[in-house]
Amino acid sequence: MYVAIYPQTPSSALTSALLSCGYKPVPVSDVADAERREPEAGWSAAVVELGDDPGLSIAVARKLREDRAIPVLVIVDRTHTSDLEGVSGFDDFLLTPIDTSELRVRLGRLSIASLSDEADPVLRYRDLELNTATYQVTLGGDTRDLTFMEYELLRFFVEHPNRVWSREQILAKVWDYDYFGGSRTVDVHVRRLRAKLGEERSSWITTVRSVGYRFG
Amino acid sequence: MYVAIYPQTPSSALTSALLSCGYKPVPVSDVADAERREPEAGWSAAVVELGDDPGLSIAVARKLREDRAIPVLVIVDRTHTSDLEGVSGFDDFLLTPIDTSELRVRLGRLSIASLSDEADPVLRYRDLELNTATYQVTLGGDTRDLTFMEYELLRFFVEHPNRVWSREQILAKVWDYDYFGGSRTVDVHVRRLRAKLGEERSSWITTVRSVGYRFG
DNA sequence: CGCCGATGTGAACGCTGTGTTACAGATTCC
DNA sequence: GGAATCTGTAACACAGCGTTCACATCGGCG
Repeated sequence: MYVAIYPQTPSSALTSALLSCGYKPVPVSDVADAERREPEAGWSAAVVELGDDPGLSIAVARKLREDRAIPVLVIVDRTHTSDLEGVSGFDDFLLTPIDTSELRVRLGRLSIASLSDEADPVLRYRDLELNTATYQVTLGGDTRDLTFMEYELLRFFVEHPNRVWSREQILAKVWDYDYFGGSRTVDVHVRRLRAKLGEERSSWITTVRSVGYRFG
Repeated sequence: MYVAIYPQTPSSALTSALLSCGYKPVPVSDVADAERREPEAGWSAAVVELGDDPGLSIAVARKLREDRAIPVLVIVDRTHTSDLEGVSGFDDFLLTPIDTSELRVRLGRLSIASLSDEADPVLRYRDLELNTATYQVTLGGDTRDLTFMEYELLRFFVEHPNRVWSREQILAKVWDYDYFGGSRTVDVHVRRLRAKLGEERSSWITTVRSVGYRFG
C-alpha cells in the first residue's frame, strides 16, 4: 500500500498519520519522479499537500490523476479551505489538523475506486480492443502494431468517443498541456492511424471540417 | 439549490450551515418523500446524517444515490468515523462539528459532478436536434449533413429564436465581429439552410422584408 | 398597372482546409 | 557507432466550401 506524497517535504503529522493507517509514504519531487519510483504493485493513491504554491500543487495533482490515473487526495489547511472552491483536478480532500480515522476512510474509498477502475484494463470499441496494461491492440482478433503516439491517440479517441475534438484540444490532451506544435501534427497522426485501422474502419475517425475530428 | 435532508429532524448546526452556504434544506422522511418533494430544478444533493441507526441511514443514502441519481453527502460524528470504513452507497462524507467552508466545497464538488453528467449538449427545436458536441444535426431522427457555416447559422437561429435579426447582426454574430462581407452572403446561406431543412420546415426561417430574418 | 427595391435562385470563382507524401531530426536497438 | 524506427514539419495537390455575381421573382407603393 504505497502512497506518493508531494511535495517532497511532507509534514511529519501527515507522514505519521499515513503510517498509522498502514500506508507507506514515498515522497516524490514531481510527476516524472512518481513514475520512476512507482512500486511493482502501483500507487494506492497520491497525497498532495497544498503549501506555499497551491497552483503548482494542484497542477501536479491534476497530472498525476489524469495522466497516470492515480487517485489524488489533497491536504489543505483548515484556514485555506476556500482555496479549493471551484477547483478540480483531485478526487478528495482532507483538512488539517489531520484526523487519522478520517484519513483512513478517505484513502480507503480512493483505493477501492481506483481498484474497480483497474478491474478491466481493456478498452473496447466494436471489434477493437486496446489493452492498456500491455499496450497491445487487436482488431477483430488480429493484433496490430501501433507506435506509442498512435496508441495514445487511439486511446484518447476510444476513451472519448462521439464528440468532436479540435486539433488544439487533441494536442493538449494527447501530447502535453503546454505543447506548442503545429496542429498539422494531428492530421498526420490521424492519417497514420486510419491507415493502420484499415480501409473498412478508417471511417471511425470522421473529419469535421474546420472543427476537428470525431471518433465513433 | 435545494438539498434534501434525512432524517427529517436534522441538527440545527447542519441546517444553519447549509443556509449559510446558500442551499435550501428540505427535510424528507424517506426516499418516496424525497421524490414527492423534489423541486422543479431537482435536488442539488442529499445530506444524510448518520444518527442512532446508521444502517438505515446508509440504506436511504444508497437508494437516493442509485435509484434517484442524487449525489449524497453523509454527515457522521467524529467519534464514529470508523462506521464508514468499507461502506459504500454515498459520494462523500463530512465529520462533525461541521466546518462551513468544508461543507461548501464538498457540496459544490457534488453538484458540479452531477451537473456535468446531465449537461445536455443538444439544442432542440421541434423535431430538430443540434448536437453541439458531435456537430451532427438530426431532423425527425434523420441525420443531415450541414457545412460548417450552415451549422453555425442554424445554431445561432436555434439559440436565438422568435425575434428578427438584421443581416448585419447575423454577420456580426455568426461570422465575425469585424467581418465586412456583402450582406447577400446571409441570404445565400439562409437559402441553403432552407433547402436542407426541407420544404416542410423551410418556413421556420421567415423573411422579414427590409429588416432581416426570424427563426421560429 | 408599372416601377423599383428587396429577396430568391443558380452558377462560377477563388480560397481555405485537409489528405498525402517526403524528409530530417530524434530515439531506440543492435 | 550504425541501422532502423518513430515523430514532427514542410510542401504540394485537390476537394469542399464560402463568397460573389447575374438574373429571376416578389411585393409594396404611387
